[in-house]
Amino acid sequence: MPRPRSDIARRKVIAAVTDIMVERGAGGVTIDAVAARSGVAKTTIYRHWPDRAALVLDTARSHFADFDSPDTGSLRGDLRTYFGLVDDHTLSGEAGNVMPMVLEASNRDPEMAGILDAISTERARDLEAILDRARERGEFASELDSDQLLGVIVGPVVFHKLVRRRPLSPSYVEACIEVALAGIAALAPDSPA
Amino acid sequence: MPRPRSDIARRKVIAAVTDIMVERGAGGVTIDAVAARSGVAKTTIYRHWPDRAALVLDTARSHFADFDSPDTGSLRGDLRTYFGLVDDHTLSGEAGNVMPMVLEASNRDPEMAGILDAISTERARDLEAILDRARERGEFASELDSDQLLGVIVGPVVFHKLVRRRPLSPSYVEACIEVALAGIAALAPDSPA
DNA sequence: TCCGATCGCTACGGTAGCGTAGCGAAACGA
DNA sequence: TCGTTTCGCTACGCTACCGTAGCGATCGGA
Repeated sequence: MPRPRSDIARRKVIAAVTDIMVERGAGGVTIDAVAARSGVAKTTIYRHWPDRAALVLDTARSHFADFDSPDTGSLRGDLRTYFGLVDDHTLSGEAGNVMPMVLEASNRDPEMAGILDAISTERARDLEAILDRARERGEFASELDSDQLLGVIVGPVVFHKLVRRRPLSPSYVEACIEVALAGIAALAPDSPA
Repeated sequence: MPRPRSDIARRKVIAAVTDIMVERGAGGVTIDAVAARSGVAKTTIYRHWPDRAALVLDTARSHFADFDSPDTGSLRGDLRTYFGLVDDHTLSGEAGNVMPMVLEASNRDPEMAGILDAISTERARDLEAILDRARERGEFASELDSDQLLGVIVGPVVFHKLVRRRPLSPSYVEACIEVALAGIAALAPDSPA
């Protein structure tokens, strides 16, 4: 076997791209800047990625790790944990800094839109798993479709962080959970009219 | 008085910048491209705006017109109208296409963040006016603060359009309104425990 | 009508970024 | 240890874009 391509270089480059993305936006990611910042030679970068676009996509992808859907035994407990995980893996830190860029680029880059869809789908799946378990326990019922449930439950939280750009305080998340659950319950078919 | 600066040129340039923003993103807005597309000479563009950044800011600002806060006589009617207006003036059409770019740029450009804050504040003020009138009619009560109310009511709608990038169907908006109002009512101090 | 400022056009120098070539040195697998 | 591959470095040609200068033509106000 020949000498493998250095994984250290790969990591250093992706870290540099992330930093530059945050500081200067997606448009500010130039190969020269990445090379200077990462300490990896420009030529080496081109040996790892065919061009700038691929590098940016790869970097974006790298920040949105999946997580295990929480299972604490109660719907509220699961949702609290879920929002903590979503915050960590999507809305805050590096992922949170990269997210608006992904959103913006998705409007014109199908590949970026694919990444966004993958994240969306994955997070939606996790929420559905939580709701399904709650349903089985008799803790939850609704005839809203999954798009509506997703919007009503995670919408307020994502909006607050991504659009209003305010930190997610526990009390804010708590209020969102309570309003959503109470609202859904009030609209459920067998609820008190 | 000397000859005034051509307003026609100004409009043509801003229209071109908008198109390019949508097609290629904020980074794709180059003065040469704007000149070619608008039919306005590059030199003339520089006579109107000091540099590229000012042009982009001015264009972004131009797309978010305020609107009159609706007053239909009922809370639900006001909210339905409100969401229609928000969609038209913020989430759809040209404003909707520019919005993700404003969001992304706001993370590092204070001036762009200022524009975003202005929109946010204005939209929040309109919602508060609606809620205040409903309160006076005895149609609405809540002890949630205005950030929480804003998030819970408009969060799901904005999330659906901006993050999930799905069209706002009347039935979706309707569901969001009902869940939010029911949830808020259920949490109100004098509601049935 | 006339004056002055604006307009469009062409051309320019300067900068920044792209992506590649060619080299010696270092590193890894066998 | 040996051989192969990758690495870092320098240099290169090319393109795109910036922002300005200088020109004649046009338009609008007084």
